[in-house]
Amino acid sequence: MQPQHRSRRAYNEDDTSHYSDERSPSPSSSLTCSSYNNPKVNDRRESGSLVDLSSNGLNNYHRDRIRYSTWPRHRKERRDIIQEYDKRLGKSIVQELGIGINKTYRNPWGNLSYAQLITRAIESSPWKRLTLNEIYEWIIKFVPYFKDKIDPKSSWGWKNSIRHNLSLHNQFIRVPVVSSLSKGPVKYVWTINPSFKNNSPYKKYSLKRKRAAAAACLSSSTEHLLSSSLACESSSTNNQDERHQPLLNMSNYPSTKSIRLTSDYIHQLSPEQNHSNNNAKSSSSLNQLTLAAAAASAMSSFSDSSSHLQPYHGYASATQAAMINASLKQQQQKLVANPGTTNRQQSNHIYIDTKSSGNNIDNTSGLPFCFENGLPIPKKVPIRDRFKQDNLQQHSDWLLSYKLPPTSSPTSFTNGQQNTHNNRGSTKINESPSSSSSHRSPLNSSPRLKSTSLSSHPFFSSNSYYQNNAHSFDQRNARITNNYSSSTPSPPYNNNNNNNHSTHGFIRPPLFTSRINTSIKNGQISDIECLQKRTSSPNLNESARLSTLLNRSSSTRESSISPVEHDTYSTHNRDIKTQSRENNSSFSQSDQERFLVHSKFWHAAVTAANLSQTQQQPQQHHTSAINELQNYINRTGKMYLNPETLKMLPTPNTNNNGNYNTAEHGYGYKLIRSSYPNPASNLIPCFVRHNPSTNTNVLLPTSFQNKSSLENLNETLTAYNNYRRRSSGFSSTTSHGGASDEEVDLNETEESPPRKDSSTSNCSSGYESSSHLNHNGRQSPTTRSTSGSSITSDTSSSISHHYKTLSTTMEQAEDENGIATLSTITSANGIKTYDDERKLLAGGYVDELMDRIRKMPPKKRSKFYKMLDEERLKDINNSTSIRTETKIIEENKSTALVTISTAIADDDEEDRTLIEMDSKDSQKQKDETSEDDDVQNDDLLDERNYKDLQNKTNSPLSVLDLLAYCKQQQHENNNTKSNSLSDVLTNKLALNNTNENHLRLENLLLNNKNIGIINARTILRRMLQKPCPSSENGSPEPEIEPMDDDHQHHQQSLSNNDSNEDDDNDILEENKLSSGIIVQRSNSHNPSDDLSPLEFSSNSSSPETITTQHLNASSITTATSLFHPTRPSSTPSSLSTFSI
DNA sequence: TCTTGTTTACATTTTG
DNA sequence: CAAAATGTAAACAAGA
Repeated sequence: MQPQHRSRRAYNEDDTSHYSDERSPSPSSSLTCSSYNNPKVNDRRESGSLVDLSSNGLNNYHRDRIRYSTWPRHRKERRDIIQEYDKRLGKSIVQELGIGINKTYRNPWGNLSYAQLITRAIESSPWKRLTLNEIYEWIIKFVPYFKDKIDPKSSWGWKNSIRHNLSLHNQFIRVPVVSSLSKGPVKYVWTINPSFKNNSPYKKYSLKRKRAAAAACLSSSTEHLLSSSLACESSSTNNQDERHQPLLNMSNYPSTKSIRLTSDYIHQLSPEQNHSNNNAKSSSSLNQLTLAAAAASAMSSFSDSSSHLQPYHGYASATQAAMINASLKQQQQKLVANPGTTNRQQSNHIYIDTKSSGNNIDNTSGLPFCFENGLPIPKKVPIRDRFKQDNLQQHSDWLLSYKLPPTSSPTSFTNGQQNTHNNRGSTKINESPSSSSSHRSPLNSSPRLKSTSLSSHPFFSSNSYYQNNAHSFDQRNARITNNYSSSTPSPPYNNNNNNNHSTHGFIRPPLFTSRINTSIKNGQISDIECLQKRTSSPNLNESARLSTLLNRSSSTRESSISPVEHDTYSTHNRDIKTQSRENNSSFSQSDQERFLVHSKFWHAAVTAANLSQTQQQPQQHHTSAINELQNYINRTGKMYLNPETLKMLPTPNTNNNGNYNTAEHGYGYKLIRSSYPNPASNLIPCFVRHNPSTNTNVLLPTSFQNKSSLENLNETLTAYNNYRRRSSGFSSTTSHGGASDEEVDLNETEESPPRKDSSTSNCSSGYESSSHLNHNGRQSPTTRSTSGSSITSDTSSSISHHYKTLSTTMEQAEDENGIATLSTITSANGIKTYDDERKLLAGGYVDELMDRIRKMPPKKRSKFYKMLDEERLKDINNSTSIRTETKIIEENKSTALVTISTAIADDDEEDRTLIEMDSKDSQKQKDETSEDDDVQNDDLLDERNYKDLQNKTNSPLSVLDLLAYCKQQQHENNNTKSNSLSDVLTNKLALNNTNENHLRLENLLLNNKNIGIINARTILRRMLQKPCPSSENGSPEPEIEPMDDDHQHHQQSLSNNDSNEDDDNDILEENKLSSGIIVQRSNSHNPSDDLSPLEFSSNSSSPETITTQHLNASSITTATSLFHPTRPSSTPSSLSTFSI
């Protein structure tokens, strides 16, 4: 067993098969090499996966589908493919490690920690899951430092660390892979808990101990699900009380059947827990806790009925639910029978015994369960969602009725936490000062561990805090609780202690760290700054909502803020903060206290409320969105900024007046309208750069300039509303093709703002994400869409909800990361430096945008492609008029206005497209059509042009750079083509040659001396335009160079075209197949030959694998992401792909 | 006996 | 500076 030997011989077919059979029982997780090759292994091992939804019928389709698959047309040796993949992956890893770039490394192997290595390994695997040994192999293979650390003597240390990290980090979870329903688990694989992926708001809490987290999870679930029953059942000791302290991020699940089901089993486990409560050291009980917690988390995570719409969610049949139930029962029985024997820690395990697949549950309502990658995926409700819908009113009520708990010393706070959990850690902590501190230095012993383990744990601090709140809420200041542990936690909305599980949809205050909690608890306003620093970026929309709630105190069940408001908070963020500190007095103490409770959002709410109070006069009297916009401009003296554009701006540097410090930046932004086709005015607000120093204003169209500001605003807002209306698809998919356009008028728009939906998230998410214009406190009517056909409406509504969720998640992620993430993409090694200003100027960087596109889920991507096709068609049709317009504008002024003359894709068609994609027939249709030709390939950015240009310049390419370059190439290669879309587009390209970076490219760029209107959607559209077909065929293909840092791994798939273009096209085609249906390769017919990674993926989701539609999509995603190993395309981060 | 997994302990570095 | 993160070692246990 020499890992090196094995890994090197993994490419050998014979050895590989042997190795896979003998050594690696893992079916699919073998990283890059071994498991690709032997379909038999995959079939046999993976066939009976846990996901058993054969009734779906999709698998049959796939099985048949592969027969007429023609891929690969030009067969390539899989060895080459795999080697190429590994080569690129290795380069990527080396780059990530910082080898060769930095002089000093954090670790001997580079700058990645063990946890990061593990994460990288798992995410590089096709199925995002690896066994321990495979993780070893991956590290040995791709991390140079470990290449020779393979003998047991030298490898013990780092392997031990690997195992330690796997166990320690809650980020990694171990899930079983079941070979078939008749067999038990054949192995366990390690995977990434999706809740901790990427931009999950809970990621920051991932590095605490699993045990504590799991126990907290259980306590949370227990309290939430069985709050009253458990309370009655258990003797109300301190331990018991604290054991069931709530946990925020595991608690916010609506009450559904699955939760209740889970709660039942937790309830069954609870007597065991209670018995062992006094026996604090019983690890078996803890294991029970953790086991139940894990199961509860897994199951409760799917309680949301709409969660299945998320790409990584799927449904498991009732069989799986029964399996889980039986598993839990067995575990419980096992522990009850011999509690002392099962001491093995299991906190990371979710046991699912496939043998006992009882059928206690009706098949019609199978539990929503996800096994996309072999694990159930908990659903984390974004914080923003907690304030939406039904929860909003409840939460606001709770917030308003809350009484700040009496101030107590932080010491009692922490002391009360020490008894929170009955695990060994806590008990040891309690004992440590006296008994177990002998071998520890006095300085380091108990305080450190105490705080680290429990008191400062976000879970516990939050719990304690919340508990305190709840207690105060219940008792109404009846008693002062210095000892929080003695209070019985009670959810605010369950304070009546009934057994109604369906009412636990309340919201908890978001998490805080202990320090922040302490500050809050003391109620010191002077701590505002500290809180602001230590919390994640405030959710501005939430603050606005809260302010709305508080100021109006009316029954605004679904209040939301207008884009203007959103913009206000965005741009005035800093000023608001300072304002809040200054105007504390104007904000009553009780209100402050209420907000303090609100933890994360409290300061945002305070600031929002302050802002509303101080600026109430203009806001109160507004009667229309136009007035509001006008008020905003009058109030701030700023132009309305497109939130979407705002994202692309560098962090706004505001002076004391709240205006942009144009002197510092040298430019400002002005509202302008572009030429988005619109039946009413063909206008839409857009933003252009404006340099006040040189007064080189982007020149507005004459009509715009001559009008009064109010007229402009009116017109602009109308256009904006129309645009939103157009973008609000799914409202009624039947025959409202032109209806929405005709319906456009301002009043109606104000009263019934368009809904957010897929188009919102796709095309201009930032634009509409801040929701409706309705600002009058009225309830937004949602009856607009009632006229559609019911079936279609249902479908569309569900899809709309889906995309809304996605958008919300995306926004949440963006909120977490703030502007910095959006404005700079610098790799760890810092190869590339992105100039924000230039990025804005030049339309964003190509690789960034490409990266976003690549991370799109297949469905989204296909939808996007389709939209592009339509847009392109319209563009071509309208090219003549477009040119005329541009020409006119250029004649007016020396600096030409860049006219974005893109026809917005008909959202109705998009709606239909998306809906059709849900049907198998259309999927098949799409599949066939996409297979037969390479039409879709036109949509892809020409990678060679990109690389070619990038080789000539050291700076990251902007979209406009590339387009200009492509334009030039096209001009060189094909002088005759002047009617092409790219020509039309590039004629309108705006390039500011004053930029230094542009000067570097001067010889490559066009002579345009324009100023660009940066609209993200347009950028995307432009970017995906194939610059020139002739250039693609005629231009020599550049060599593959290792991509720069962060986008190397993202571009691996596209980079494959160097050796075999057709293969690349195929892969790309498959990646963007409309419905996400992968073109399954006939593995059964080609059992051992010509297997490819894609084949492997499809193979793993073999016909025997029972899968739902969603799971099917997940498998496709996995297959797609095989060449994008860094992150799965269905992760929340990918949701940001359509933020543009 | 080996692999896998959990947990504790502790020193050091990084982070906020 | 405190807390968190990280690396390392090691004890321990279950299971193959």
